[in-house]
Amino acid sequence: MLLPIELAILDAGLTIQPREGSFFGFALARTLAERDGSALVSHGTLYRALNRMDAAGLLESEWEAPELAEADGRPRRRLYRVTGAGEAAFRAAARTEQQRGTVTGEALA
Amino acid sequence: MLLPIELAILDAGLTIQPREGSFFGFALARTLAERDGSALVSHGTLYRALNRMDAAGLLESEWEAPELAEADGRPRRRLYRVTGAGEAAFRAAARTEQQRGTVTGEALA
DNA sequence: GACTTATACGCACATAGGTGCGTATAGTCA
DNA sequence: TGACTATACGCACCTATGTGCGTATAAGTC
Repeated sequence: MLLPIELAILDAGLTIQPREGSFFGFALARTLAERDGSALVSHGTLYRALNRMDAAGLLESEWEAPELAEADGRPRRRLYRVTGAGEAAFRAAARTEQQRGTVTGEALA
Repeated sequence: MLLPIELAILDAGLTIQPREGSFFGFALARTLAERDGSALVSHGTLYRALNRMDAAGLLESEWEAPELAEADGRPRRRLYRVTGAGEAAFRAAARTEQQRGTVTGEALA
């Protein structure tokens, strides 16, 4: 079963992905913090969840091109995309969880 | 004239450079902190000094290869080397400053 | 139902480079 | 010598990812 954090990551990821193509940990933390009013999820927990889901095949990832980070004068980002398996797992879990308000359901539209 | 920080950077840089080939800001901060007992120089001040000296031609710099940072699982480093002009400026300044104990003089050996 | 075990979590901190802002210090000029 | 200006400085914080450690919570076993 999907944990609440994993559900939230897939939810936010599937919302951002069609617009931006991919998403990364730090921005995701900001998004989740805004969504829940305050910083519900610590950075350590989020990055561990991302690695876990990457290893499990729910997400796929790659390092951003160094030139982009260099041009913006910031550290490199690790870019994530929700895989087919991730989306399937999300849709299955969201249907049962939506009534409890655990997810926004935004990505189900 | 060279500022104390700039003198310290050149001193440490010229000590490390023959061994390591180059040096970077974060390790330099550790070295200077150990040398003076405690953290005399804040990170912001150090990085600003490095940029200043880079622009002035006392140092030259390049970003580390992304693969190295990735293999070690850490952010990329900016690698600095003391230029000929930097070494000349250091030797000139160190001769007059050494009596006051401002530099270790290690790099003059 | 109690007892053990696995793991997800938050907190603190590390690694690396960098900016914004107010102050202190040094240098310049009248 | 006093006022005025430039800049170097420390402090706090930002961007981004990640680990170590102790705890809380859930799952599994007897």
